[in-house]
Formats: sequence, C-alpha cells, structure tokens
Amino acid sequence: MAAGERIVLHVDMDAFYAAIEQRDEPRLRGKPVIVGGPSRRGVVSTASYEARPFGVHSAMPMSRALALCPNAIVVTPRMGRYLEVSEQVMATLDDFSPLVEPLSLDEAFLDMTGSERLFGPPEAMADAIRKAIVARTGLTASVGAAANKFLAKLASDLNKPDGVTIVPRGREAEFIAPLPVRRLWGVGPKSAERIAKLGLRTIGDVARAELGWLRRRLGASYAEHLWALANARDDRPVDASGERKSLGSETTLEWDVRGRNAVEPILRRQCERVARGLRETRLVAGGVRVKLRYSRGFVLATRQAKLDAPADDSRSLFTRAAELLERLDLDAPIRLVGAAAFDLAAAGAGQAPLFAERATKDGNRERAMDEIRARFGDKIDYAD
DNA sequence: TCTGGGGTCCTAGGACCC
DNA sequence: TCTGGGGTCCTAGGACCC
Repeated sequence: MAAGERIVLHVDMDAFYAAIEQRDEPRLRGKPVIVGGPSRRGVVSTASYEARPFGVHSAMPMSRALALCPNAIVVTPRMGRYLEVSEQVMATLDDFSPLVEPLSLDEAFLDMTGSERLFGPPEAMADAIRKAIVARTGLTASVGAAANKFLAKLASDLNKPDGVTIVPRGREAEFIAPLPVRRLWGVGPKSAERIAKLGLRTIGDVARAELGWLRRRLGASYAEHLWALANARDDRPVDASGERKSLGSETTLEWDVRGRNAVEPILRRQCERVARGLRETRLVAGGVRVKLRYSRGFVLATRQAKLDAPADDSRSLFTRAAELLERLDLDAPIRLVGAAAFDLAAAGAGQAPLFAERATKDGNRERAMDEIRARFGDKIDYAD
C-alpha cells in the first residue's frame, strides 16, 4: 500500500438533529434546543450549540439536562426527517468521490486520493464540500482532512462547528502528540483509565512507549492497534460497500415489567419491526438475538440462536426469539426488551430451494401488509 | 443524574472434530 | 488410569461509537 499518498476526508454535520429542528422551525433558532426522548427514561440525543454551554451533551439523562438548562426546548426526535436530510447530505458527498463510507446519519469518510487535479488541495476540497452541503440543506458541517481515517476523524472534531482542520502532511505524529489518550479512536472511559494507570496521559506518551511493554499490559492486539494510531498510522480503507451485519429494534419501557405474559407481546412487536426492516432492505436473517436489560444493576443479558432457514418474516423471528426467552430470567424487573437479526444475506441469494419456499411463505403475507402500510400509512408504528 | 437506540468489533470459553 | 494439540464454530458479554 502506498502509505502517505492517501487523502481521506471526514465530514461531520454540526449538532445534526438539533440543527435540522432549528432550520425547520424558526422559533427554535438561537435558543437552547435538546433533541431527545421526552419519557421518564429519556436521554439527550443532540443538544444545540446554545444548550452546550450549560453542560448539556449527548447521552445525558434528560432529567439532568433539564436541571442544568431549565429553559431548554425539548424536541422529540423525528428520525424519518433526519434520514431524509441525511440522504441529501450523502448524495452531495457522492458528487465528490465514488468512495463514501457513511458512519452514521451525520458523518462520513471520503477517499479523495487522486482528486487533487479536480478539486485542488485538501483545503479546497473541504471548502467545496461544505459549500455544497449548505447549498443543498442549509446546514453546516465540519471537515477533517488527513492521510488516513483516524487522523481525519480526529481532525474534524478540532474546529467545530462549521470549521476545517487539515492535518499537515509529514507532521502527523507531532500534530496529535499533545492530545489526551481519550482522543484515540476506540479509547473510551474504561480503556482511558487502564492506560492512565500505566502513566500514559497523551497520545505522544503512547507513541513513545515501548511496544513490547505495552503488549504485556494491554494485550497484544489492542496494544498494537493503539500504538499504530498513536504513531499516526492507520491503514484501514474507506469502505463504501455498505454491508450491514445486524439489524435490531429495542425499547426501554416507561415502567419495568416482569413475567412471560408481559415480555412476550413486547418482544413480538420488536420482531415485527425487525422483520419489516429486513424486507425493506431486501435482506434475510440467519439468526435472531433477544436482549433484556434488568433494572437491578442495569444488567444486560442476551441470548441468540440460528434460524432453521433464512427468514424475513416476523413469525419465524418471533418463534425462535420466544424459545430464547425461556433461557432468561423473566421474574426480575425488566426495563428494556429488544430483538435483532444477524447473519444477514441478500434476499433470494444462497437459499436452498426447499427452504426458500418455506421461508418466504410468511414473508409474502407480510410483504403484502408492507404494501398496504406504504399506501395507507401505519398509524401505530409511525407514532414512535 | 440514573443511565436511548442504532450499530461494530473483540475476547473468552465450551463443544466438537480430527 | 488420570487424560494431546490444533482448528473451527458458536455463544455471551463488554467496550466503544454516534
């Protein structure tokens, strides 16, 4: 691989959900806006820049957010809307490179290697992209440009909002050296603590550490990964294939439930949503996973199993999911119920003919229901 | 303050096979 | 009598990201 030759951009929309709400609703402009679940157990999804000085940030419990910023306007997420805008943003990015890897609704990597003659140097690329996004959506984005994904992602965060950061070529390692270890992509609270106990505080500290020593303390593969990143090396390609590995649906209940009779109908509903998601994306699942979170200790438990045949109908998913429920404690108070499909494959591919027929029987019926929903709307499901 | 919902990736242990 | 070694698959849990 021709290391050092790549140009990778990371595009990150600024306070995406909140910015969309402010764009769509003028009375929200200039005010602290918190997008998030309004329920008892809701958390902040996105806080507008007006709310952030109060200490409000993503993943914070809504109750705490409102204690910090009592005047904030809480908006219930409109995921369908955010998805629409996201598609516009991604379509805009497609005009700049054939290699676009969305990471979520609001951020993506672009491999711009070899595009300098078309768009100029990285600064010009970043400016052109930001201009195109504003023109198309009225929203701002921050962009990082560098020789690899890790550096580009780190950079896009350094001049937010509405900013550009270019990591200078050939001086990458010294550029990131003063930053705290927590800035390494993949180092969260737990790992940060472990690393701090080793006496390493900055990325430069990790980069200068002796690799053998680091291996013995953090495990070989994690140590090697961190050490490479700290030395500004990251060979991972921009992957535009878009293949998904799993598809799930889960819900945190307003009030705890217990007992099979209470859990099963909720699980059925999650299976229905997963099955519909599979059909919409033309996928079939090879297995299903059940997820419960207990109130006591916030403990998460999962059970998974393969299906007899790949399926995209809720009955197949739910039948197996209900069996898995038998291997879980249903007597303790439960706060979350979820289902997920895994071992995904393109619908119609790789199925034995006998199985294919059986697998699609329920699928066909549910597909007909999908069409009716599409034509007349589905009051029940679009309510949440 | 009391912790969402959507994902990805990694690890460790057990079953199983040769 | 006192139990190999290696490879692969599967499952459950956990860290992490937005």
